[in-house]
Amino acid sequence: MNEAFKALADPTRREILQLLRDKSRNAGEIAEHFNISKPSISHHLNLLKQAGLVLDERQGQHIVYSLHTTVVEDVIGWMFKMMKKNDTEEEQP
Amino acid sequence: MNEAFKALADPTRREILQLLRDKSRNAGEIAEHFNISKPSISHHLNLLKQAGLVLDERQGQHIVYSLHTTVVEDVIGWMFKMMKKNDTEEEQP
DNA sequence: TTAATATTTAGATAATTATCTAATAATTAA
DNA sequence: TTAATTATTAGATAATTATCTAAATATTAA
Repeated sequence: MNEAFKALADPTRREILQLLRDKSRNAGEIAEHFNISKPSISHHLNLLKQAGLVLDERQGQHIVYSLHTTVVEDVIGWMFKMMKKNDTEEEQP
Repeated sequence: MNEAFKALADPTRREILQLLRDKSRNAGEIAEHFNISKPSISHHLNLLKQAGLVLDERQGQHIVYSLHTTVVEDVIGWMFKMMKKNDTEEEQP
């Protein structure tokens, strides 16, 4: 999960994830949304992939990226634990 | 919220947050849990504070750090949006 | 097979960050 | 006020990361 947290630390990568929330897109379409070179976007996509936050699939000439939410659930789980008081006993209703 | 994501990217800082989940602790107590110099821990605590993830309060010679969960809620909100399909219409029951 | 298109990989560089030691500041007790 | 304790700030350095251009790879079309 460390890789996921690291991946989420970059604003460009978070924006990529938001783009993919609408629909899956190929690398070129993603790159178009940024004033950053294609190799740099490719690098970000690779980090997101390593972190398990996106999936990639070749479709002919294109490589289509899509959101993969399993790890996001793990991160949310970590966050929720952070919010809850660490009570050993259950609270009385 | 960018600062919060950046703060959460470091494993030492996440461990500090987990320590504070049990109870508030002063800087020295926090530093004891790590094989890292006190100034470095102080630096991490400062980043967590800047990110709004912890609060600090002087109590005599000590400075006591505690968890501040408001920003954690924001991050969780962002994550949840990431998980939900971006439907314009509500789903039919 | 050659050319065109889409994407990644390689290698370099600049910016950021984590860490250290030494010095400073704030509080308390003698 | 001086000494002891706690914690931070300053300044330096090493490691990591984001970015770029140029080159390589993979696919499709001519």
